Amino acid sequence: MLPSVAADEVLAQFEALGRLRIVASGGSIVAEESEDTLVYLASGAAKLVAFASQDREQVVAFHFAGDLISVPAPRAHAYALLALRASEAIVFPAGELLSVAHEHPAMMGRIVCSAYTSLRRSREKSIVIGRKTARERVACFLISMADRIGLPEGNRCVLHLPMSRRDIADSLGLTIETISRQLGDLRGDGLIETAGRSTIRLLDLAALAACAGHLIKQSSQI
Amino acid sequence: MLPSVAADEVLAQFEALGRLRIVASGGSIVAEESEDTLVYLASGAAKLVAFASQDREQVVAFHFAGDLISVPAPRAHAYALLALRASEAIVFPAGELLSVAHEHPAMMGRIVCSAYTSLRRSREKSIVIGRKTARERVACFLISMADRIGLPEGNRCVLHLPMSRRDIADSLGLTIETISRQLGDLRGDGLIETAGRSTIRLLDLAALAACAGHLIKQSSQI
DNA sequence: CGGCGTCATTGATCTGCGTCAACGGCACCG
DNA sequence: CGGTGCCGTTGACGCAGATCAATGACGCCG
Repeated sequence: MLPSVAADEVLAQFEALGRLRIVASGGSIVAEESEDTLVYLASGAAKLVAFASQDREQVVAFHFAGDLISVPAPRAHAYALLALRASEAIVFPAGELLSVAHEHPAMMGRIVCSAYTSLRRSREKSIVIGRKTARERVACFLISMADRIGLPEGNRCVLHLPMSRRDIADSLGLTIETISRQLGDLRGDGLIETAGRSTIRLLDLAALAACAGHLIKQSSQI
Repeated sequence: MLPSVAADEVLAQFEALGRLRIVASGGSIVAEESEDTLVYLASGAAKLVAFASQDREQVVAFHFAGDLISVPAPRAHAYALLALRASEAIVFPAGELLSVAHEHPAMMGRIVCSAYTSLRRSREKSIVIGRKTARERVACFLISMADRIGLPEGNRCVLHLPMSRRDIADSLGLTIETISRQLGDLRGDGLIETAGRSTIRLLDLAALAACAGHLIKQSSQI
């Protein structure tokens, strides 16, 4: 939609506006802020979580290096951005960054682009958890991760997932047991291989997309 | 976050960029566009739907007069924006509107603001359909609608819903039967009254927010 | 105002996933 | 290199909500 490479350099110039935070794996990048916050994730990986009710935690989105992340102030639910691995982030008050960005078209373009990308992903997640079976959800998750952090390997793809089964479950509205069973089924059907806790090799992307209920194979552009 | 009244006037000036569409209830405002589209809904009400798999339709969002709506091009799923009642809309190709808006800060501000509002709502929906029981989902839906189209009536609130039970069900990831039963239960508990097919009176917003699992009563500010 | 079609409600039964429980294994640390 | 603890896997069972089915009523239009 808009070029982002040059704009990321522009964004780096704004470091003075925000706080640089270096966070260890499992640590909190943003939590309990009373105002909307924008976070530029320079390196690492993170999950945006919301506290739904009592002991239930919903993973709203996963984010990776280069992402510009909007963390809402508490309203109906409270949010936190947590590091999945050691990460570097620049944290901005949303209002300040937006008012400054008004003077810098490239910056504003980058912000709008990231907002629409997040919106599109959030909607896809709504579709997935609103109308799909456990198997479809897991397949959608794998394809989405392949699209974002997959290492191509011929017409296959290798994933090194930074998140635990619990994170996946909390993202898909399922339980860890169901995730485990579905991955087992997919392995039994020859669609994936697993190695260790975090490596998954996707053996047949087309078949996976089919059982995800996708119209077309997810494109790898932006 | 940003003033929107003046910006809506600015937006109206852009009519020449887009197509004005007057659509009857049940008609299609946008469907099968091959490019991302932005729609300014001048009057009426609409649902953004996605086709999940076979016969399953997911309502991604409800929109009302004054909303600026992003309709994505088909990717993993196909989207359509359908009128819930007679509506007037201005339909823009997203790329064109954004490039023009780069020259008009007020316009860009309005676009960013609407994008973040849609993102926040989409995330709330993910939380609701990912981690909540049927009763919580229905309570969340009622509170959300009260916030957007409710008519205050003392400390109560009256809703005239433009969408059918099927639309509500497809929005919450439930079935029409479950919606009906949950509304019946809420009526039995004295939290709501219903009159006709589309009128619901919320008798106790605080109790409803509690059973929605909300931290705080939803504020009515944009 | 009356007839008809669509939509909503209510009931009975079924099932996918959650819950509870026990086991297994990878990884980390001493 | 062996112990320990967390994380993941696997199995048994129960339940919330889906599905199937039938009735009821709202609202539209002649």
